[in-house]
Amino acid sequence: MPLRARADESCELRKLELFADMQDVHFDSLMRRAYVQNFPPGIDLIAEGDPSDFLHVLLDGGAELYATWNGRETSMAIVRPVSTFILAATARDAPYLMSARTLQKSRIMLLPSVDVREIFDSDPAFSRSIVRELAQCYRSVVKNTKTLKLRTGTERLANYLIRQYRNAGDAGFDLPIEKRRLASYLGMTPENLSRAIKALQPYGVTVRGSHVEIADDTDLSRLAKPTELIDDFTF
Amino acid sequence: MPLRARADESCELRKLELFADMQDVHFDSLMRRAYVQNFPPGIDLIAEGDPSDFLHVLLDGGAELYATWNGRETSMAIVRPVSTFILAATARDAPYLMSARTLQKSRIMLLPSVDVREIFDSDPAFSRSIVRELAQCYRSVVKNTKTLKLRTGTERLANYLIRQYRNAGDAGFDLPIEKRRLASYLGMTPENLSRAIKALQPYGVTVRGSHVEIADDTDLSRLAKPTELIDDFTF
DNA sequence: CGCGATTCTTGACATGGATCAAGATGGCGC
DNA sequence: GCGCCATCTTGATCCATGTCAAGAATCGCG
Repeated sequence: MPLRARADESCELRKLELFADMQDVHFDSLMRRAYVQNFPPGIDLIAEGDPSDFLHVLLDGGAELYATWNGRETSMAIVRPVSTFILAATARDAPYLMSARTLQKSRIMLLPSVDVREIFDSDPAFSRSIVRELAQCYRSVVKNTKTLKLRTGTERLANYLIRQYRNAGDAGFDLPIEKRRLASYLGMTPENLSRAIKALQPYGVTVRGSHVEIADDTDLSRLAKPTELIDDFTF
Repeated sequence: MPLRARADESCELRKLELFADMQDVHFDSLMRRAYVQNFPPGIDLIAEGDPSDFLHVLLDGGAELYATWNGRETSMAIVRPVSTFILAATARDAPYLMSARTLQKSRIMLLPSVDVREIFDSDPAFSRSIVRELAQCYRSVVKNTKTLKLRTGTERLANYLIRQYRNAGDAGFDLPIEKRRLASYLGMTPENLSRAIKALQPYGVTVRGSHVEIADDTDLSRLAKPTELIDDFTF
């Protein structure tokens, strides 16, 4: 059952770069037309090809963007709160290129795309924020293409682990998603992810279940060769 | 030797969606600070990692965007006139993620990034155009990722050929770039591109040199399974 | 807690694609 | 038009990765 946005949810949204600079009157009118809905895990939120009726904002939980073709499926991105997804489709009033499903119990805000576009036409600060956001998204996908085309599976895993490791701060962290999804995201099969993990053991990587320990960053980095021009994006 | 933009060059630019709607005064001021330069083939225009000092506009010729890592190189996109490239880096004032080189003798307009950003802050119509352009770019890269992760090399080639075929209109067309670059763009080696071409012969594809003939679109389409959600982008 | 379903791992094998090497083709400048 | 150089093709081989199958570990749920 869709519900109106609560005040605290609006506040959280307002902190996002995308909505921080827009005029109060526009933000309020957007919030008045927004819905908030709770979903259980594993629910399909949108399907590729559908018209982009709503800009989605993940308030809580987790979601996966994925794509399919000819019976095959691949994980394109993982969305963590608080962030929007499918902004480009909304901006262009074009069909979704990716499907989305919840990974956990999730709270999602739905902003009607027509309202977003209307306000983006009349609020220069908002359209500037959208530019920054879209440019960011674009650069993330380019980086992802670079890792896919220039690195082997094991190298992609190594760099992924280093990113997680540096985000976490100290020695150990947990994989934020199931291994089969991670494998798909990294462009390999679950079987090959298992083998790639083993191949990284000599570099000080220990994985037990979803817990990862990295003994020494420098050893792994010699293999992974992370660079700001590919690896500085989150997730 | 950099030259000021000529009037006819400005006119051509003005026809681009990106610059069509901006205010005259802003467009004129952008043109006054623009340079036009001619380059021979094979010249490096920008290198990944460099600060994005200029928004580039290809007026004539052809350019390749490519990326490197650890001694490997891959072709990311081919730019045809008249179009801009590296808009996202300019928008975010961030380093280039890709390098660019000329493929043919090319005429290129250089718009100082600071000026582009300044005008994008003060001209709502321009920033709306940038939103549309960036959303388009984003969607192109997402489509490219989908084809890379969901299709085999031969399938990618088949869909590429169908796109070219439908752009050209009738039976025959010429490959717009060397095969080795096409191979890299499609994510394979030149050797494998040769073999993939042979594998498509039974589907009515004939390639002699750079000339391609496709006997019957339907036969090839049964293999390629093109879809608007991956294949409608140009190049 | 225990059972069933899913996910994960491992091994054996198949295959797509890369690499290496050599020869054919083609474009370009003299 | 000839010769040179780069590109392209082809075949042989190798390697990375996908597939299939079976067993182990894990998770969710009653």
